[in-house]
Amino acid sequence: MSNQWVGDNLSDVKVKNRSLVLRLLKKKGLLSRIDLARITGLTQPTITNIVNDLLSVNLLKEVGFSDTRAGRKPILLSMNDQAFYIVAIHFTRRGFSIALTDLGPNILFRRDSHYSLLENIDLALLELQKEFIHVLEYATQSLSLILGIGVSVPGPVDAESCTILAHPTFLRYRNLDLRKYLFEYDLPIFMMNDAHAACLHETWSGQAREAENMVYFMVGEGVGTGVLVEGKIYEGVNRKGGEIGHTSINIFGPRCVCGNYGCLEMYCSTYNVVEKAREIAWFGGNGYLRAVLEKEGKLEFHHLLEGARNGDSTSLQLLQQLGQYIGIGVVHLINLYDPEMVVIGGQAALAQEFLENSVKQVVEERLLYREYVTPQIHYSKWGDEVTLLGAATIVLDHFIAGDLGRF
Amino acid sequence: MSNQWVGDNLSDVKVKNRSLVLRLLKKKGLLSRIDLARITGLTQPTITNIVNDLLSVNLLKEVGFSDTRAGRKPILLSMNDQAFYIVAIHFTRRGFSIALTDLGPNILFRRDSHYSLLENIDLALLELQKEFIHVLEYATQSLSLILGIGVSVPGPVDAESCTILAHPTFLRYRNLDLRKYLFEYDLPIFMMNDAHAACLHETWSGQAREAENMVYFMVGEGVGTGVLVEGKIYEGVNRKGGEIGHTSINIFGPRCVCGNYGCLEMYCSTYNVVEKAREIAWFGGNGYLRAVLEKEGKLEFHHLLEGARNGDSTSLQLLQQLGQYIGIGVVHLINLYDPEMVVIGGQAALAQEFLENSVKQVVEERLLYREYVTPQIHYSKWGDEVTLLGAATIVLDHFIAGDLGRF
DNA sequence: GGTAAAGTAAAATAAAATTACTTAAAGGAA
DNA sequence: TTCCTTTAAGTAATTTTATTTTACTTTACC
Repeated sequence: MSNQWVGDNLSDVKVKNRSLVLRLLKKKGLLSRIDLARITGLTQPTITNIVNDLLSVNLLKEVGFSDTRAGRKPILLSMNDQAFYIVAIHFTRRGFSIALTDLGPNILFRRDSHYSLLENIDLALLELQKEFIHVLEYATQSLSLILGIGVSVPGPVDAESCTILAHPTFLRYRNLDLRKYLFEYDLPIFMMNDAHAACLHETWSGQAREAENMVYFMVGEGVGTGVLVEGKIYEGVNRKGGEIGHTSINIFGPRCVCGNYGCLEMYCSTYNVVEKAREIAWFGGNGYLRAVLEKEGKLEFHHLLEGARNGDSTSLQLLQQLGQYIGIGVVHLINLYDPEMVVIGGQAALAQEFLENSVKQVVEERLLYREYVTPQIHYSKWGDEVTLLGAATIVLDHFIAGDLGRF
Repeated sequence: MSNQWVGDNLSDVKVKNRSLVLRLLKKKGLLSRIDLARITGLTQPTITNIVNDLLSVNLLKEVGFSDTRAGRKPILLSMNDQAFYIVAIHFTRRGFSIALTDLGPNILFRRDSHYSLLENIDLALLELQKEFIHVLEYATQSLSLILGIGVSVPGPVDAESCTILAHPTFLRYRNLDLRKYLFEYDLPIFMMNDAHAACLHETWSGQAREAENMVYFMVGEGVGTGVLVEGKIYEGVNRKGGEIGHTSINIFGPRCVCGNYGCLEMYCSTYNVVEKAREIAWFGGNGYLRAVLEKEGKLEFHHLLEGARNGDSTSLQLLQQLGQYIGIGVVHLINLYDPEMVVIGGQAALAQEFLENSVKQVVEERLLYREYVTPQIHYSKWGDEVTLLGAATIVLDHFIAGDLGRF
């Protein structure tokens, strides 16, 4: 949290304008100097100066010309994604991934591990340290070009102390300080809850590129949200906001592990539909799901997807019901945050074709201000990689904001 | 919504720094030049310049000296609340108020009307126009010092077109353009939902002065919230956010007028407790409430308060139950927004002594991240005037931000 | 060659920072 | 009490720096 009482000076203006130009080029792609001048309201000479500076540090490149009716053709500029590198780390409930990315972010090199092979979190983190070294070795030619380490975690973090406060897979552990394992080269570490990180990635590289105010609704085994307010992720004072999964939608319902009753997450998660599917498979006779369970010895979310694709009505119904609960979540999010758009992500987004109608219907019937506007509802096109890319995007976001002092 | 793609220049810096100094002096009260320099990180000469400029337009005043151990005594500065005036208008469910205020904001002159005297909204607005002229006549010596008109409404507004989109008392009416009635002197008009306006006032002049991130939970006949994010009210893209009153806390409950089921507002409002009280009074035998109902011919929220003060256990129980529902709302707000503090306002705040324990207990039991931090819960000390003062504060906020081009 | 548009060089402008100074008060010594 | 030293606030003049203004060059279509 930057201090709100600090005044501006001229170099702040410089950094902000450079940041603005970079942000524009990253978000909108190819633009000429004159485009930049027109969009920003800055004068052409100023833009020329800024562009020259950024070209000289290799952050921009000139890539051909634009077609115009008459006059000199504008030189198109684009951000040079290869100018710097980022280390991205993503913890899931089952393992972690670590990668080297460029500013795309595109993954250049990646290593994955699974906790199942490991006895406890200490071993997992030692493993992480090893893989981190591998990544650094891969990048050995360009270590000074690594901007920092971005980490996304499915749980609460303390970004200031680089600490994972709690992790759903290692419930007994508290306050894991990552600096102990990632101290090489003194790279800055940025951490975020994975839903927030995925949201950030969706706004830089996904369907929400145009949005300055949006809500990302991640529905997987758990539920999480990321909220973008005026182009910035709103995490809350202690970075523990956006927990719509633990608001009651049924105060007379069963108690949730969090202490609250009938939390949204208890109804609206892939964990919940899969549990229901298992129940039906066991007790519900001879359907498709029973067959899967008997053949595979287990039942997972992708089986429901396959079932729905093969016309199994139980699978379809379960996904539609999930859609209704997602719809309720979406209604709440819109009533609360009034965003430009909602992006639904996580495993549930893979089932878009089966649940989008249910979502839409619930929203159309229950949204408070539906007579004025209903925000668009998009489904993330990013698969599992979104949280790893999100981790990289945390660093990208700081870089482009000028926080890393690189321009 | 200001355009996020516009670049900064030097005069922006000037306005921002002047704005910062004014904001500091308004929020923190008395400060010396050296204090300002230290807090803002600006140099002493820069602060001197800014202060001189603001003194010369009469926006600041020097008010005595500060006590220090040694050396020259710092001259204490303070904002001059009498430098400009504001017209504040507040619509309630039952009438409207219009006032002239200074920058305190303190009410200098006030007129009130009740819809009950009027047949429809057109007549009410003609009445408003008349009262507006009265206010202008009162301010006739200093018309050029009026910064603008702030309007707070218990319902959705379109601030850009100065339109009340809907009003709970005039349900048939839509899209009331206030410019038709307030065109004299071409004063700028700023509108907001009343909960947001009250929140703003609480952050400028109430218990949330120190907070940059807070949630104001207004519980009256309806429920509304105002959310402050990094010192700015977050209203959402269409200024229709913060509607926690219309999130379901019981999706299997009865349908709400909004289309949703079991909305928080159906449980957590003074309207709801009073209804319950009426039911008990009618059907529940011979208690205190029955006596009130028979004697007064009606039963209102203040009767419950009086009942509780006089030791009536039914009144007390009802208020405690309201406290539990408020607690649920507070849990949701904290889980969602992770604020520094929650301020509870509206009629319910008057019952603080009877419901605060219930609120606290629910929060302590159900909050997701209670093991890390629990934000403080405050109760508004402002009475009914908060929304009228809030209306003035909308203009004050724009003024201090430098939006009105007055410095 | 005329014209339209992109892009740049040099001077002007405006804001804050730096430097060196003045003003003011507290506290101790004569 | 008076004078002197120390501490700190506040300011004037100058410098620095980022943008703007103005005038110019470059480029390409017609």
